[in-house]
Amino acid sequence: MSTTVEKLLDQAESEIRQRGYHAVSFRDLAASLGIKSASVHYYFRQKEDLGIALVKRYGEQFFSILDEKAEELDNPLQAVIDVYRNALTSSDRICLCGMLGAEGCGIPKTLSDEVAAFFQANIDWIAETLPKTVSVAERKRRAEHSVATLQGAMMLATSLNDHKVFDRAANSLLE
Amino acid sequence: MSTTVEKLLDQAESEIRQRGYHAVSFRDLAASLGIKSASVHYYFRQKEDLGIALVKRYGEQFFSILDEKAEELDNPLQAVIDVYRNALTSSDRICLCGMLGAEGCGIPKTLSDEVAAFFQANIDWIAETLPKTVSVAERKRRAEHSVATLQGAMMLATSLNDHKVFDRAANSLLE
DNA sequence: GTCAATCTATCTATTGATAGGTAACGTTAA
DNA sequence: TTAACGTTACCTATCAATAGATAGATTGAC
Repeated sequence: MSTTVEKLLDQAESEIRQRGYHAVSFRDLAASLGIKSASVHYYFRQKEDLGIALVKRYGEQFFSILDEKAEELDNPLQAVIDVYRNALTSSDRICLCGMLGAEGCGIPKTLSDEVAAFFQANIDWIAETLPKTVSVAERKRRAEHSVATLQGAMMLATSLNDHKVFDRAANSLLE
Repeated sequence: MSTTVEKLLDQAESEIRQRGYHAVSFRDLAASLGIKSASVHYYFRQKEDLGIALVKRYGEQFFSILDEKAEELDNPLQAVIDVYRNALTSSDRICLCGMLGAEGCGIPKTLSDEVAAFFQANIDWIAETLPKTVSVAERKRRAEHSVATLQGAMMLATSLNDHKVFDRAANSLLE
C-alpha cells in the first residue's frame, strides 16, 4: 500500500507525461485520489515543488533501472534503448523530461533547470560507456545524438500512434 | 504591412512554440497586438481553430522552404537539416509540431491529427529522396530516424540552452 | 446602407493558493 | 491513569486571477 505522497507523484507523473504541465491541475490530481486540492498543497506547497519532486524521482528511478539493465546486457546503448522503450510502451507516454523539456520556458525556471540536468546526466552516462579509443568530443557527439533520437522517437511514436516507429528509429542507433 | 490575421498567427506560433498550447491565451495574443481578446475570436471562433490554422500554415511554409532548399543543395537530407536548424536558430524555439506532438492528448484531437499528418509528410518526403536501390522498408526506417533525431535535437538544444547540441546531433545523420 | 473589424461588457468555469477548522493518534507529565 | 498537548492528514470555504467564449454596440470605409 503506497502512501498519499507516492500516489500523488504517480498520478501527477502519469498525467503530465500525457498532457503536459499546464494541462494538469491540483484539483484533477486530488480528485483521482479521492481527496481535496487543499490536501495536495499540504504535501506540495506550490505546483513548482511538485514538479521538482517529480523530476528528481524520475531521474533517480531512470538511472537506477538503467544501471541495472546495463549490468545484465553487454551493450550499454542497448540498455538505454530498452529503458526508453519500456518507459514508452508500458504506459504509452513520452518521457517526463521530454515533455517538460519541450514546454521550455513555459514552466518555472527551477524546474527546467532540473530537466536540463537530467538530459546532461543522460548524455554523460552514455558518453562514458563509449570506447575510450574514441575522442571525448566524438563520444559526446554520439551520446547527444542518441538522446536526441530516443526523445524524438518517443514523441514521434506517440504522435503517430505507433510504437514500432520508436523501435525502428531507436534501432538505427545500434549500427 | 501584414494583416491582423497574419500577425495573430505569427504571435501565436511564436508563443506556442516557446511555451506550449495551454500556456498561451487569447488575451495574451490580443494584448501583444494591441487589440482585445474578443477580436481574436472574430478571426478564430475557438482556440482549436487557431491551432489548426497554425499547423496548416506551418506545414505549408515548411515544405515550401524545404523544396526550395532541396533544389539548391544536392543532398536532400542536408536540406532537411538546414530547414530544421534555421527554424531553431532564427527564433530559439522548437518546431511547432514538436511542441504540439509532445502535448499529445492534452490538445484537441483534430489538432493532434493535423500534427501527425505533418510528421507523416515529413517522413514520406525524406524517404522519397533516398536511393531507390534501398528497400522501401529501409528507406522508411531511415526517414523516421532522421525526423526523430531532428525533433529530439531541437528539444535537447533548447533545454540545454546550446544550439551546438543540435548541430552535433543533426550532423550525425549525414554519415 | 452595408459590412468588416473592432470594441465593451459580461458569463461561467477553472486555476493556484491560503486561512483556518477538525478528527485521529501518539506522547508526555501530573 | 488520564488529562493535556502536539502532530499528521486531511477537510471546508474562500480568494483573486485568468481562462475560453458570447452578445451586442460602435466605427469607418466603400
